[in-house]
Amino acid sequence: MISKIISIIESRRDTLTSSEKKAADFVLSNGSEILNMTVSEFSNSCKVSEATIIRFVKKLDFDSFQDFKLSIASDNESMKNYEDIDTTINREDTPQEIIKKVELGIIRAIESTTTITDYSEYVKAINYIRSAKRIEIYGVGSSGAVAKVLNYKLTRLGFPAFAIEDPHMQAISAATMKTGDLAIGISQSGSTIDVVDSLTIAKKHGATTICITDHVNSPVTKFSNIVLQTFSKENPIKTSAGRSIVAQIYSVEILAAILNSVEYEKAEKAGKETAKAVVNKLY
Amino acid sequence: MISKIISIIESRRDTLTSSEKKAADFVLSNGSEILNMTVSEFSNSCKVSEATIIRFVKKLDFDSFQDFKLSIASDNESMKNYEDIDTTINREDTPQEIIKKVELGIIRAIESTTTITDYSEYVKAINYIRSAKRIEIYGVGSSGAVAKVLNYKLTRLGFPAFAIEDPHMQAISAATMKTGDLAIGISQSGSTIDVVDSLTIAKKHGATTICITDHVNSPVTKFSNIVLQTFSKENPIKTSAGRSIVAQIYSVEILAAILNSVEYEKAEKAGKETAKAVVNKLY
DNA sequence: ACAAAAACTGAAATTTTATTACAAATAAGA
DNA sequence: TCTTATTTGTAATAAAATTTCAGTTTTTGT
Repeated sequence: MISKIISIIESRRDTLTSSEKKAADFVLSNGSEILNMTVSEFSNSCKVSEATIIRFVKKLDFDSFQDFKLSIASDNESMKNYEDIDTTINREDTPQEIIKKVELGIIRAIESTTTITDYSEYVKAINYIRSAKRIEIYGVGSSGAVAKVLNYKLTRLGFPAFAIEDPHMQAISAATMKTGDLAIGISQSGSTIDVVDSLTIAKKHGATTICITDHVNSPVTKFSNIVLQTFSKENPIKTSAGRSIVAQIYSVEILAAILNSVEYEKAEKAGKETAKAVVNKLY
Repeated sequence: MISKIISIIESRRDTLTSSEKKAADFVLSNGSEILNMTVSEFSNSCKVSEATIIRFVKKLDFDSFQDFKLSIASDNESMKNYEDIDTTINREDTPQEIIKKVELGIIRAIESTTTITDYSEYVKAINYIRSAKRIEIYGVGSSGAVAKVLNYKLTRLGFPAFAIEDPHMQAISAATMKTGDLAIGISQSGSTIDVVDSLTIAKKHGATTICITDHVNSPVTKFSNIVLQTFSKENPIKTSAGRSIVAQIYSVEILAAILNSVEYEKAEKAGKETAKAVVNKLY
């Protein structure tokens, strides 16, 4: 089981100032020792001011320093084994070890995403999807694949969604959006120029905008009415974005599941019809 | 459920004075609600003085009221018992419940896939990928998205892979394959006509074939030299293929991770070059 | 039954701890 | 380079926990 506080810190890391990061690092390396510390002891240990500590815990969305400590206490036990298992893949790992590490990495990404998930943002997103006249989904690279998955799911649920991977087509299509339309941008980094630009254009033309991203403080969030944050942490497999793809698909899956629940009749009907449509495409 | 604190109170019950017992009873019946109370709120709730509360917690051997609260908090950890939870999503589920069920469903799919994973098939697959002159990946529908992810990953690792989603292009391209080439078919059901046909054509022309599928006894496995099986179970969200997509991506991720390990220099080099290539596509 | 001692209790004072206000310092733009 | 915004720590303030102490109740021995 993952420690809640670690994923919260990881997910907010880029919103922290440099002295707040000192506090964050102290938490990550000293964990539960904070439980028997006061604000000023904590601040002395990190060589920052007391005010910084307070600002730090407030930035992580805790009501108070006590609240912060209670949260650490409640996942105290889990914290220990979190540090034990390293999912970094080394050259000398056997295939079995690699598979175990990939598995653990993915599970952690999922659990961390749950931890940082803001239910209300999903509920808001769902309402926009339900009422949208037209839904466009923008993504390039690996996020393009996620865009397609969302496209697939929304279509099977009976919603008028289209994924666009070509940046030119994104921009062109975004320019034709109107009030009541919905643009969904998917970008792991949140800094993909094409997706940010397309979303900006869509918003300028009156569309509501949603983004699915790891980085809550990235350019893409500035032009998004709703931010669905997935888990972000440096990836041990540097050349691939594995974990975050799974987290993004998880996010898509959540949207589909809630939609399926709140639009049950519609989804049921669309599901049957779309299933019938592909039945002769199977052996 | 708080448990530790309950047994402490029970064991000390007869040492408590009558007003301390009021405090004890409040703890027993209101449990973790105390977590967001101050000493004086707690004392008001029990109709005793603040001093009594302090004496009460000290009598239970806690260093301080905060210490007492931290103990309740760590006790309070709602031990989520995975096995017991049914992931079937019902109409009346709240968004929070839905998210939890989706999460659990995905984690189970991942864990189950690990269980049925045949390491040696992956090792064989890796060797074919390493030596292939040309790699084509076939998938339609949601498996098309998975095909794109595999395409993305292999390319970033420096392997000549191309995903083809259009069934006509798949067939045409498959017909041009030669010995030493590799065709990878992705089909959740294993019965997708287009993918099965494309793989058959590729094999007939001398290519080695790999499939990623949930169903080990499906048509697609008959024309595959290697079968990478992912988890299959009836999906609670009937209209979407959520779980199996994640399992398939997991499978793709395993391939990428092992490849990254066995072809370290090549992957490192390709990773750097491809990262450089996209750097000016980010803000 | 009745003192006297012991134990208990709560209001208020004190101490400790957390939070805020503000001004200095640093960084970022124009 | 100057201006503006952000970050940061110090000091003041607020809040919360703890202790003190005087008054009250209970217990115990006669």
